[in-house]
Amino acid sequence: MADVFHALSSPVRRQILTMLKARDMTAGEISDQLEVGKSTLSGHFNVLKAADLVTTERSGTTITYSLNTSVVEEMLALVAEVFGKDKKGSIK
Amino acid sequence: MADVFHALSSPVRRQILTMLKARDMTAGEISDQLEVGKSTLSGHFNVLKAADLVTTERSGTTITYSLNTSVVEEMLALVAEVFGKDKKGSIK
DNA sequence: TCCTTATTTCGGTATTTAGCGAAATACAGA
DNA sequence: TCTGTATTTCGCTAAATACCGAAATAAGGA
Repeated sequence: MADVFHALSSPVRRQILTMLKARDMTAGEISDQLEVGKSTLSGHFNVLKAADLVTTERSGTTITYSLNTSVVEEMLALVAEVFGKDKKGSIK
Repeated sequence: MADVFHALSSPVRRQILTMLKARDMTAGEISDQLEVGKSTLSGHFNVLKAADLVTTERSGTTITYSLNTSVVEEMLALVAEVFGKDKKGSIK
């Protein structure tokens, strides 16, 4: 399915992917670094999961998110290269 | 700017890009092949132009749209390759 | 200038999305 | 079983988006 584009169209979601590029993180850890409510974030996670961009693993009460493939990184890199924008750490 | 993703997130807009991949087309020609009003289509054109994915050239009363770079094709191909989906002609 | 064709802009409605806080669910440990 | 922590689901509102038809704009030709 091609809602990969939709998933990538949100700055918040791209930020999440960028964070996960560095290391796997729990929902709580991600939440700590973003200025958005946890319930809102949960919605973003659903979109990313629907697009198959991330995987989850529950360990006790925490859920750890990981990039599903390195492809995400490649895509972001390709687009960055091609279209200029997006300085290193931050996205949009 | 990274609203390239936003531009690509619409099936209609991806369809337009696919059509332009084959050849340059006027707004009217594109309109003839899509089940969407001309005014609606005009809005999509604006999004594509804002994302710098297409260029326009006016010739008399008609306006011809072209893909801005072959990069669009590459991006679509990459994503198609990576994420399975999208049979040849049609873009869902 | 007037008429016709091509395209866009405008005003409107309906659907989708993002966001919130509160309540619900899922676990683990005492 | 009860409690605490982590995360999601559930209404809800506000903003963005898609869509339409009608009116406006742009250009060429009679």
